[in-house]
Amino acid sequence: MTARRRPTDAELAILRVLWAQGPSTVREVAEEMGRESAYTTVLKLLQIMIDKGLVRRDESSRTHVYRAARSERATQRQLVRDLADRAFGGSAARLVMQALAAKKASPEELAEIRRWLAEQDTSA
Amino acid sequence: MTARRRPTDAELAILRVLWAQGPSTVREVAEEMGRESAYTTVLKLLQIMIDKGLVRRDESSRTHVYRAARSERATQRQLVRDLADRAFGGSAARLVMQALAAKKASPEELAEIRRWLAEQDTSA
DNA sequence: AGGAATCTACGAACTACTTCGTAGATTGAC
DNA sequence: GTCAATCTACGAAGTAGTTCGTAGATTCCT
Repeated sequence: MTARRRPTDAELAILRVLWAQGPSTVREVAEEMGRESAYTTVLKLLQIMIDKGLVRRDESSRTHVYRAARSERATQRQLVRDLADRAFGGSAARLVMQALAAKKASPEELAEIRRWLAEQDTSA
Repeated sequence: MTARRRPTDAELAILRVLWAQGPSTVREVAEEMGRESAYTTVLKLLQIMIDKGLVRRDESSRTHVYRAARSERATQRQLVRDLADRAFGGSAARLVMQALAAKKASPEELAEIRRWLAEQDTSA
């Protein structure tokens, strides 16, 4: 029954806050998101995200505390996979090359990618 | 006025056909997409995509011929950039590493990525 | 010509997403 | 106890996306 859909834009914006700050109340999330969304908008979204299984909450005190149900990494991976399927014929490698072309990566980042590739070599 | 939004799922599915087959009629697109969407659904989507500027069409014959307004590469780049912004703090490099982790790339693809990285070195 | 096939246009319904206001309960200050 | 502040729940509205049927025009076949 838990058909996995990707988080919507608004949901992802909230998840970003939860990943960055850790478990947070509605108010903490709303404050961090600036004055772009009303308090009750954030609340409503979090309630919907509970239904979808995107977040869990601690209800032991009146002010509920929310946390992301899945890690940032796992979610990123899911989003990448989804984009690869939708726009790159399922090829992560082709996605990679577009990603490298799309935004300049810093030398440090490039170095990190090379390290990663080198590891793949040895483990293969 | 042309605020650039990313193509929706249904729109992307149609663009994939247009990129693969080149300029096509509604019927050709619909056939290629299998029996998952009715003919008029594809037609309606293409009409909407005209309004959004995602496709152009040749109306010189009764049966219109549609083609993608932007190249596959340009669209992929936009999608990657968008995902990097929404889920990777704008870092394409971090997206790259998740992409590599998300799906196994073939040795050929890995080699191609290494070549690409090597080029970056010399041009830097 | 007449009927079948095919085409475009468009309305309408349905689902999903996003936003925010209001209502009612609980807590805290005095 | 009373009032203000704060919290959750939920309804409702507005927008966007998706689907498909119907209508009317054109073309094709005999």
